Formats: sequence, structure tokens, C-alpha cells
Amino acid sequence: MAKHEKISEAVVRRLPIYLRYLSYLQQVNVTTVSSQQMGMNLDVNPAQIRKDLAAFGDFGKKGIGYDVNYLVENIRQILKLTEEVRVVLVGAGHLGHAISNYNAYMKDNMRIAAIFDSDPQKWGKEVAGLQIQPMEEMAETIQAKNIKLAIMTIPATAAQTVCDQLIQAGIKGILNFAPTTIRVPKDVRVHYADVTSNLQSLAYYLT
Amino acid sequence: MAKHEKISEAVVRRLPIYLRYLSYLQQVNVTTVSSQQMGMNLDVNPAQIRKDLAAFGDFGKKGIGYDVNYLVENIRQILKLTEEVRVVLVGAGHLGHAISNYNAYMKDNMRIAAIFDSDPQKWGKEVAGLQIQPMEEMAETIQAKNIKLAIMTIPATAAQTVCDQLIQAGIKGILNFAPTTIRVPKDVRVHYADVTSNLQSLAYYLT
DNA sequence: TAGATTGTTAATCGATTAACAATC
DNA sequence: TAGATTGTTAATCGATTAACAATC
Repeated sequence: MAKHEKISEAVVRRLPIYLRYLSYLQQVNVTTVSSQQMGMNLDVNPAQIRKDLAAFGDFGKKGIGYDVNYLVENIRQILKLTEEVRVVLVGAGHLGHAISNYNAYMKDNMRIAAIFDSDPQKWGKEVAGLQIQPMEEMAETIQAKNIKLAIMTIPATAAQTVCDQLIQAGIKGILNFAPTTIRVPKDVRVHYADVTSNLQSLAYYLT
Repeated sequence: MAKHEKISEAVVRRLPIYLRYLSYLQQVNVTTVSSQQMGMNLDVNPAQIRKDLAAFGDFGKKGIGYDVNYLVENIRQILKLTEEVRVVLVGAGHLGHAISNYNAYMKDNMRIAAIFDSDPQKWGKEVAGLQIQPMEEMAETIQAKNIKLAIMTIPATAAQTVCDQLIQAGIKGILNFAPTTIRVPKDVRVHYADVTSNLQSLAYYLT
């Protein structure tokens, strides 16, 4: 595969969407799909889909389309989901609980492998089969379990400090639900998932 | 204001980020800010910030910068947050609860004004001061309370049906947490907030 | 005045889409 | 073979950044 073009962030954001639809097709026993059919269902231009996929290899057959199983396998590989991806969650509040219990990740080879909170009252309590641990154990656990991804569901005031600790411990990607921008080194990626900002930009389009 | 250029989605996504930082500056009694200082703190190019803001009006003073209060007021207006924006939430599961209780919206003039769920067991139960209502009452409530925005925290299987009902009832913007693409008319906006897709695209960047 | 910073233009960069030869 | 659909090139479109005159 790998044609070593540079892959844009926009492409990487679409790959999971493709994967999701293709997994659905597997479930309903569809074995072949065209870029046109995918485009229709995902609201993406078919040429876009072909270009996105072609950047990683020649997965399709001219005149036929794409083999669903083969494509699923390849996108999984591209997204590094072929072996279990462990994720740490920081902040066992309402949102943290909700995300921990929503274990739809599992089927995609992602798993929350540790949960931390600063509140002593919560330590030892079980969430989704894991005991909430004190922040003090964070670095050690992350290194011991070789965790590279983190989800932060903590207040904005704590975000930068916690983020610094996570990076110190070896985290390379953060999904940040805290309503604040965080500064990170170039080799660490942050995706923002703040609900308020997301809603506010929706409000712009009203009337 | 309004120089009737077409405003890109990227700009609209940044406005809430600007607003958040400016609100923070208000809290710490900073009255003036430059595009450079904002850029440093938000990781956005200062020219970008100036261009974004200039699209809506001349908010700054050459040689001085931007008056924080004045800018907050104007961005609020641009984002239509000057009067209360009511939001409906569909799906009172873990995630729905978490989002309802996380009422940081309030200070930004947004408020969850009704909550619906299909499970009869949940009807009448209180969440964040609201009683969970049956889906059957959705259209009526949305129209009665003149609600234009919706948050969907429901399973993927129900997403398209619920989304159709919401649009039928007059909803114009949807924040969709369900892990599926939904089809909507051109005048309705959807923002996607699925945790799994977001995490999966992060995984791509590992090693 | 000198220094700072905006608003805006022009240059660059990147992403999307259309079109079509290649080929199953 | 005829029809369908890919992979890819070229054209278009849009977004970001640099640079600087205007001016506080």
C-alpha cells in the first residue's frame, strides 16, 4: 500500500466513516460496493472516496467496485486498529461514566483500559469493570499498560495540567471534552469534542 | 457589521473558541487584546483571527487591538446568542444524562428545554429539572417552545427516524452523537460528535 | 513622533470535484 | 462485446498565511 503522499487530516477523518458503513455492509452480507453507492449513503462525493482510498493502495477493481471485506481489512490496518488500542480516561464525572459505559469501541478493537479521577471519594469505585484510580497512579499505569491515547472529561481549569501529565507519561493523542484549548508539543494530536462550542457554531446558522 | 461575504464553516467553528477565550479575559479583567495574543493562546494564526473578525465588521483599533467587552458582545450577536437558545435532547441514556446535567451552556444563553426518550420506564423521571417525555410529544413540544436545535444521544438504528421527526417538527440544527451518518434537507445542519470515529482518527497518528 | 496593530490584498497552500482513459 | 467503475490528472474552489499601507 502506502504511496507516501502526505495524507490530509480531512482524509483521516473520513476513514472511520467509511469503515463504519463498510462494517454495516458486512453485517447485511453485501460483498461489493461502488464509490457511488458509498457516496450516496455517506453524503461524500464519489471521486473524493476513490481519491481517499487510492492514496493508500489500489483497493478497487475497475468496472466492479470494492470488495467490502478486503476494504474493511485495509482501512482497519491504516487506522492501526488491527491490534487492541488501549485508551485512558481522565475524569469520572457524568460524561466520563457515560463514555466508559458506552463500550461500542470494543468491537472496533478500542478499549478503555484505566480510569482516573482526582476525587478521593471516587477511588476504588467500579466503572465499566474498572476501578477508578487516583491521579497519582496515572503515569505509572500509562507506562505499564503502554497506553497512547487519552480521553479528558475534566473541568477546563484542570485541563492543561492533566494534559501535561499525560504527555509526560507518553500519551500521543488526546480527545479533549474540556471546554478549553490546550497547548501540546508537535508530536501530540488533540481532537476537540467540547459540546458547548459545537452547539454554539450550530446556532450561527439559525434563520 | 455584516459585510455580506460568504462566511465559511471554518470561521464559524472558530468563533465560539474566540468567544470562550474572550469571556475568560473578561473574568480576569483584561480589557484589551491583540490578535497576536489571542493567536498565541488559541493556537490560531493572528492574521486568521483578524480576517475572521473583519468579515463581520471593524471591531479593532489600529495600533491598539480589540476591546474585549465590545468583541464579546459582537461575537454573541453573530452567533445569535443574545437571546436564549433552547435545545431539545433526544435519548436519556448515560450520555444524554451527562449532557443535560453539564449545564455550562446556561451561561452562554443556551438551555436544554425538553428531554425525550422512547422507553416508557423513563417517562416522568426528572433529569436536570426536566421530566423525560415520550417521543410522541416531541413535535408538539418543539413547536410550542419554538425550539430550533436538537442533540441526539440515541442508538444508530433510531437516528434517521428520529432525525426525520425532528426536522418535521421544525428543527434546523442537529448535534448528532449517534454513530451514523444521517440524511437531511439542505436547510438543516448536522454536526457530528460520535466518540468512536473521533478516537479512530486519532489512532491513525500513532507511531 | 515612534511603536504597535489593524484591515486587506496578494500569494500560497490545500482540498474538492469533474472528466476520462484504462480495464474489469 | 457493452456497460460499469476505478485510479488519476487537470480544473476548480476555498482556506490560510505573509506582507504592508493605514492609522491609532
